[in-house]
Amino acid sequence: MQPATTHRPLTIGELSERSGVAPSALHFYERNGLIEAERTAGNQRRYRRDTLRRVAFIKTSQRVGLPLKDIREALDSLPDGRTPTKRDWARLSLRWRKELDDRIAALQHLRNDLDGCIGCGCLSLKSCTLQNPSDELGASGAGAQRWNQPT
Amino acid sequence: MQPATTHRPLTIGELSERSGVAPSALHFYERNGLIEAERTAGNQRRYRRDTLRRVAFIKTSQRVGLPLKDIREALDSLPDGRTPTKRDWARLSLRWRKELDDRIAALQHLRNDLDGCIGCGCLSLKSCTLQNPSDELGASGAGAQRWNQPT
DNA sequence: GATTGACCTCAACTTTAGTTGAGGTTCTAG
DNA sequence: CTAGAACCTCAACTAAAGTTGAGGTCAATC
Repeated sequence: MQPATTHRPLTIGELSERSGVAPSALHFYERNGLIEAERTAGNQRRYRRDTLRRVAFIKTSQRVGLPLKDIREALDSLPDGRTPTKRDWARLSLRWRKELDDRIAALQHLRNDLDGCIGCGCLSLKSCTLQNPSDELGASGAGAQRWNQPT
Repeated sequence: MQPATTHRPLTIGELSERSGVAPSALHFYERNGLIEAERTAGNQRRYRRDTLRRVAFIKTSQRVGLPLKDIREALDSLPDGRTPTKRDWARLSLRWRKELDDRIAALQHLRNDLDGCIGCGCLSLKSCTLQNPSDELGASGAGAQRWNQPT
């Protein structure tokens, strides 16, 4: 058996320190339904240990480029009663993977187009693919399709 | 020789239509020193035709993920008196190229890490590389936090 | 020569992701 | 038991990148 301290819930200071997220941001996440906490008799927050993982998910999702609104939706799909399992987290991570792939592909397309344009310095609104995406890169969901037919 | 209309300066409505940028955004860019305009006797804006290219540069820079502040700096490095040449634009475009490369590399790195994590669903703050970037990506400096496209 | 659409300025509002500060309470170590 | 660190709430502020609206002017057409 591990020492009791290992199972003790986390104070906001501890969670902040261990996650690298400022207390003010944790408050903010709570206000926005991304995390939650129990309270002590004296009204201080006490976080379940798996909140650490939840915060980790939030941070990494942000690095992928997702807005908090989307992250919350993903977190909402976690089981309500029980502590999420590895499988639960893995399922959510797969979403990231798709996002990442799309985002990388989009930037690579942009780079291809750019390579064609650097030589000419054109930036012509009429002819340059860079100026005529004709496809919403940022439509968040529609991945990179074929918005770079070379002209 | 082309018809005279080709050389006529652009009204804000025309610039907006041809660039796909709202008039309110053009006002905003002007307030922030990204573009400028002559005025008619009646105080209406008239844009030199190469402003179209300037706006194109702004839009594309945003797609690459650069904040307006940086874009302005880049534009400030354009020759002051004369209309920029293709070479001028090409020089600026090279900056994008570097930005893009960095951004793509960072996301690919993240994806690699993610692939290692999806199997385990770990997201462990201690062991998972995803939570311990320790590389430049996590540090606020180089990377704009917002990689989202303007919609 | 009037109408109508395009344009002008200025101020206030929007969204996202938080931070900062004031004023007050709780927890813990000595 | 008490000092001080850590915590609480609430409101206001920040920054980026604009949008919206009010109230007024300009310009091109009938």
